[in-house]
Amino acid sequence: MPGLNYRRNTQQRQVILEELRRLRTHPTASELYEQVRQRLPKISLGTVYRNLELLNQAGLIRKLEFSGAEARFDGEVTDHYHVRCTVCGRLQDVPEFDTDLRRRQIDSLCGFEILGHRLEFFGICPGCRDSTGS
Amino acid sequence: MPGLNYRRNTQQRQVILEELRRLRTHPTASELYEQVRQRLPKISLGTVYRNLELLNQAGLIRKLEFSGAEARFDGEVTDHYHVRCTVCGRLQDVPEFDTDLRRRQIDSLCGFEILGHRLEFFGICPGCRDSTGS
DNA sequence: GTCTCTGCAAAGTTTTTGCATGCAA
DNA sequence: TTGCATGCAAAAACTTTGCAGAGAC
Repeated sequence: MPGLNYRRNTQQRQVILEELRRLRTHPTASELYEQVRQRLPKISLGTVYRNLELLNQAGLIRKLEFSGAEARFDGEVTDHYHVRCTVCGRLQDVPEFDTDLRRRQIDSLCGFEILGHRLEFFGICPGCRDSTGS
Repeated sequence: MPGLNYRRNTQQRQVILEELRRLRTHPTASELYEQVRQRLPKISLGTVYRNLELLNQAGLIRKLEFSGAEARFDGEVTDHYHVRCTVCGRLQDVPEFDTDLRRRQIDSLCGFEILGHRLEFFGICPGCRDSTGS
């Protein structure tokens, strides 16, 4: 799957990738759009969507579709996991968490040729636990 | 989180739950709607969405938001994992796959109170690998 | 009888797409 | 120059919501 599916290195594409890598917030497409717009005021949301899709297919970024209705994107493509708060929806990295999944080589499963895996924990974040008024 | 957030056991709610449990296909809301409509022709898609949300909050079903733009639902709530084909989008269960995550008790991580986790593998399904014309 | 839940339809949100133009190679 | 990629705007796709009436308890 990783293989270039685009031909030109446009400024838009570069800035989208740079800003996504710089942010550590797993932004949605619109959040990233707002960020990118500070450098390229004329860019359109459609272009952001198109490029995120291409960059994801090329394996340069990760599309995190498991955190709610709106997709989130991650510029960090090395293996790492996430925790999501079921109350406020906040999503953050789990640094240095080790599982046997990382050590085990899994090439096939159920007849599928396995390319990778995603692991997400869910629970209640410190902030939401403190304000247990809700 | 599991705790009844609804008061009445309507026929709609029951049929939605029954059909979701019967299907093993991880249907989308509309797919389930079509199924349920065979038994309750007058039901509306809005009702399906409302009930899936309530049943998910009550812990009776699982909402799988990680398989594409459209959410999918699973009537099986016991711990099990999924494989998704990156080519055709097909999503299926991984039966009897064992990880240390299942054996390890994880109560907290990054300050979060951990309620559970989701694990999804992705790769290429047998069908899509055979037809490598694409 | 009360009050939650439904059906319907409209609105909201997120994502995709058509087309003329711009720009990287 | 060539044709891929962009900006714009409209459309599509998915989900939520307001309201009057129906039905569970």
